[in-house]
Amino acid sequence: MGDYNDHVSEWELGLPTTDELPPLSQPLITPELASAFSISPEPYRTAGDVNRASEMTLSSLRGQYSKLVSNFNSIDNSMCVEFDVDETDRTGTDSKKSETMKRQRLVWTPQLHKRFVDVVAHLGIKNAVPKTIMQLMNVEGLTRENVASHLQKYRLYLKRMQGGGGGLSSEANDQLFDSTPVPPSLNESRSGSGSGSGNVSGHVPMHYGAQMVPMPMPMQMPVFGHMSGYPGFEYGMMQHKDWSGNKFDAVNSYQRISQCDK
DNA sequence: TCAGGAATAT
DNA sequence: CATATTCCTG
Repeated sequence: MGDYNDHVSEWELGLPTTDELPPLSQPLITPELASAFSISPEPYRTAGDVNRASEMTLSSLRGQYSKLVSNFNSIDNSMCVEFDVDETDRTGTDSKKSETMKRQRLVWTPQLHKRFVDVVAHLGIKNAVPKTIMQLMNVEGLTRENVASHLQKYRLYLKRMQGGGGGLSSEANDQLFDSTPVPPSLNESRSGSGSGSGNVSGHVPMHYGAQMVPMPMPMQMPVFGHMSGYPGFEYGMMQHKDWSGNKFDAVNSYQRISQCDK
């Protein structure tokens, strides 16, 4: 374990130095070129973002969920987080926000929530804890606290669905539904080169135990008398036009849901 | 010390 | 209501 650092410095020997590389804030291709080929620009990243990303990468590398991470990454990527518009500040032009910077109120868009639910479904109840969820969601700018808060609400929602005073409490089976408990001992066994691993079949092993409903989703639920079924999580039928079958147009379709950060 | 989770606060 | 923040616990 201790030799990680040794290896790291070893790798670093062959790498270009920081001043040999173009700054991350600069696009690698000209805007003209980009538009000519319909390439959407990469979202800007601050030094902090980069650091966070590399930390996550490192922690992923040293085991635990290497597999899951790669699965999710390959499915769809480059998600951004959307914040409430406000904040007159902007603290400095760039670089170090000297921390103490106030995080803005995160908005859980249907896309974000979708990711969230997917991840939670993949980890068992056991493993669905804020930190892990956050890492697997792999959303830029998302904090553990964000996830924790959302998770709390989500669990509340789930509870109301099952036991809650609702109508159909056909439970009885709580068989700790869990699909992929994160390979107990699948640690630093990164088989060398293969970054794409065996993940051939695109099927995401999502199983929800019995009547474990992930979310109300669009489906029409018995609407008697008054509208809406469960208050709280009406995602899925929200305003948003997109998110039906996108995510494969790669270059073109990925639209910035927001300005990640500036 | 960190992280999870319920209780609060905004 | 939706999110954030605090507080307690392991």
